[in-house]
Amino acid sequence: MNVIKVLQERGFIENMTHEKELYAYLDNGSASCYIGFDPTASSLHVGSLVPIMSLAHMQHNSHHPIALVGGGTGLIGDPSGKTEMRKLITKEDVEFNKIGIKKQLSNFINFSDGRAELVDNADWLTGLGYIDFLRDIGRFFSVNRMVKAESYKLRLESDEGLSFIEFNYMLLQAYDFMKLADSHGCLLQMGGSDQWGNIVAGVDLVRRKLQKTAFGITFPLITTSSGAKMGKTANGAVWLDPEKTSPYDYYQFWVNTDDNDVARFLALFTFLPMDEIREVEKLDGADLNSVKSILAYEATKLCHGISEAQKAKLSASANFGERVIPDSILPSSDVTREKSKDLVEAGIEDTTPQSFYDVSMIESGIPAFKLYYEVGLVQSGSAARRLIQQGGAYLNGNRIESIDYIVGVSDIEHDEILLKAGKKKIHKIKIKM
RNA sequence: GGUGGGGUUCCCGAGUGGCUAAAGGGAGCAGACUGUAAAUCUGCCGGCAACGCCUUCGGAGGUUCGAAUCCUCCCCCCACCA
Repeated sequence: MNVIKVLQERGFIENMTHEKELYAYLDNGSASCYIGFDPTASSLHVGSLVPIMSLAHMQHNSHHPIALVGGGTGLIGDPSGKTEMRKLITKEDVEFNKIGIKKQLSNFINFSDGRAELVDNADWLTGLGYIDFLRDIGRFFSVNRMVKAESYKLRLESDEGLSFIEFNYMLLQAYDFMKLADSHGCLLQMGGSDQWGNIVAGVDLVRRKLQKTAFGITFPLITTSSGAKMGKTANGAVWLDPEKTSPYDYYQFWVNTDDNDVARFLALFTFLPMDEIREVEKLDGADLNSVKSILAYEATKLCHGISEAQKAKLSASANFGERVIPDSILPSSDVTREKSKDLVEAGIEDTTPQSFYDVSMIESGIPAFKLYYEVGLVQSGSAARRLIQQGGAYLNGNRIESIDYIVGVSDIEHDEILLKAGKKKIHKIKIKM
């Protein structure tokens, strides 16, 4: 099956240039395609998952993905669809961030044996001469057209305006495309829907400079069914870096998916076969909870590996109750379905957020609100007090009734103290005797 | 460079001397209802070992018993003109 079809039926494609020829480009042999990633942070987040998964699909269909890290363009900042100017970052930051990004991409894409490539546009952008660039590339761009581009519209209408450095971003991205077309024979660029203008600019430039037909695909902006941009939580973005978002939290993020998003997310963020996903679309209500477990398990597995995914799932079972997943639901998933033993019995590490206290620290007694703050369940002592006052603080499963409650040795059960903030945030204190 | 308008708590946005930790909305948090869902309703929503104290309204000074509000200087943004 042509990879376009695959991407289409899984919901990856919002828009593409000349469909027929693109289809042919991807129909046989290994075609190259690329996506640019911004090195503005040291980690990618779930918002980048759509591009990442699309590259993975490309690779699974024998094509050759190229991940371009914008080490050069990152020094400028893409204004497309943004209301505010991006902070300029230093070259050192870019270098540091590149390392993290490649590591994460490697979980999804196999870079060995030249099956995929990571390139950095700093390699060709930073050495550019201004005059040469203007003569060779600049002359192909019409300011009249650029001014009308949708991607600049927000900024041109805003109070903030658009700086000249940002206005140039489109030229540089087009130049990237041309470079890759020339050196790697890469004639397809993909990107978020806000990239349409930049991609088309590249397609035009490739035609004019190289007399070749290049292609573009854009992905839809993934929002949750309640309309919010996907992957943003109160604590910020959901990161792919396990140091920033633990596999436990990553799993929890997915398991809390809105009912209406489950099937769509399975298609986008797992490799489970579409005919099985279509089956679960018929489910609704509480029946969907097993499906959410699989979504969370599969997504965690892709990002953090099978062992972390299992730990996360079992920890979730321990904290929120066991879910037995029927064999009939998404049979291709290798998720554990039968009733699992408890964590200790199964010899699997509990990854519930936890910290270690020496028993001596408890013996003298710690005010409950202080403890909540110390373990990081709340942002401040005041927040902890509010939590207790509003009845959202639970100690070993029992609501803490008094703001003055002092946690002492009598609260230790099985060498642990279990704290909950609300129904979902859990923290275990392991006591060293 | 000139003239005018602005910078308020996470965001938007009221507030022109005490009643203002600062209206309203959004986001967020908690409770109830549930299915670790959504919607809805209710409460909370600067900090502090806490019925009191401390810090906040671009920055620094000043006037005053008392300042986000008045004065001075500075920084930044925007519009129009050059």
